[in-house]
Amino acid sequence: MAGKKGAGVLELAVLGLLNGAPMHGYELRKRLNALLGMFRAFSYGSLYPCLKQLLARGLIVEDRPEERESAALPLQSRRSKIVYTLTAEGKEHLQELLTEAGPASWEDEGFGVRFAFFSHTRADVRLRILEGRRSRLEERLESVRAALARTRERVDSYTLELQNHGLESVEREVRWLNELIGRERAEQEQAKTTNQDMPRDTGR
Amino acid sequence: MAGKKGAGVLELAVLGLLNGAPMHGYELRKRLNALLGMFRAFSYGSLYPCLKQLLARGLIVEDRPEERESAALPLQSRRSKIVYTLTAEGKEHLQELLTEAGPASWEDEGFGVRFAFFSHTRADVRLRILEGRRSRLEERLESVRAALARTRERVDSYTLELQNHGLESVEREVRWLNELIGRERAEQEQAKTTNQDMPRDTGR
DNA sequence: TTCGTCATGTAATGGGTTACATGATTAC
DNA sequence: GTAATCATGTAACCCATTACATGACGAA
Repeated sequence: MAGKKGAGVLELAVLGLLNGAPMHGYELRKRLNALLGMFRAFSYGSLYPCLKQLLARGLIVEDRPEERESAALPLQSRRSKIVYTLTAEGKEHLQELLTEAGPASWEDEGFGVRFAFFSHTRADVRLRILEGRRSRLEERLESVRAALARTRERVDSYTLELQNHGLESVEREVRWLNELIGRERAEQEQAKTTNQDMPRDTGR
Repeated sequence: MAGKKGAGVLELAVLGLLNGAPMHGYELRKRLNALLGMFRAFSYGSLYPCLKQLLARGLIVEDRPEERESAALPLQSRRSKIVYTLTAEGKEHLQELLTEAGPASWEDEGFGVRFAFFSHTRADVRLRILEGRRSRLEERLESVRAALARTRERVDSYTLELQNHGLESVEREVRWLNELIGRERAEQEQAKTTNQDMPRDTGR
């Protein structure tokens, strides 16, 4: 459990959430599953080890209420909650994770998590992530369509049904991405023209 | 690598494909990725160990061309291809896998694979799988909608965008399932009335 | 006082990937 | 003869899960 490096969707998600506000583990999981419930659900069995390991790497710090034992808050929450806060190193690492492509097998799951934290992501990185996702989906579409054309008429109706449903779903997501990319580009254009009074080309 | 029990989507997929026709590993993977390319892609690093293990469990048998060495087919395919064939036990196990629910974490990935082999699946099992999938999706919809209602107006526009896209995708799949379930029911009704001249209840 | 939920954790296991290593066959 | 693809395999590791275990707290 948690050997050495341990990047992963969960790590990204935890850092991303903690970037918003300090939290304890239990709440973290709730928010996670509310945020990403459509795509996946994490369990405590993976969350707590992950937190432990992030702690060991100095990316987050913990605040255990017992440690300030003499503080004397007799009523109101003498809890064993452990609140985690993102450190500067953690923020740095989060940006790296958001930016990096990741080892290809995630890409799929990673996209949803990255997207969820777009409001904390640089505009150019956002655009790159969206375009990366789109081109991956388009590759997949092309290869599946090719496979479908090769074996046409030799597949049963259920297989065909599945292929078509899949194809349509992916096409739908591509259209969605196109819209988002369009919006992002428009915003960037707008920002560019408002940031400089003279809207002339700067290089490219 | 391939410890003891080793059920999994891959095993199901391999048995399912082999149920159609005997094949060697390489082709198996190609077909797999053509069939399920929309959802996932398996690698040789998992396929071959899986085959080995299925072999050890007696669910498939291999045909190594070297073993019939004196057969003397000088021209035409003196290959090192190893063709695997499903055994009777394998077919039995396949039916079990198609029928069983599986340990909840698959359900998601398992559905696509199960669906891909619907033409080899009993009609009542098909219906159960479709309805199971639908009710799981509906549960998810409900919980996500609840979470969305709880935190409404406190989430940024990107998160909202993601939630909505996810919601719509799942809703779309539910509609698809509804249509399929309708068709299945209609076929069952038709089969029932054609199989027996007198359409009276037989027990259940 | 018991029950549900909040809250934190550990051990064993699981199913799959990446990266590597090798060789045969086909096409040019 | 050499490059691409077909074909088979192994070792190391990865990320997360299930199942279990524990305990505090609030409400009935």
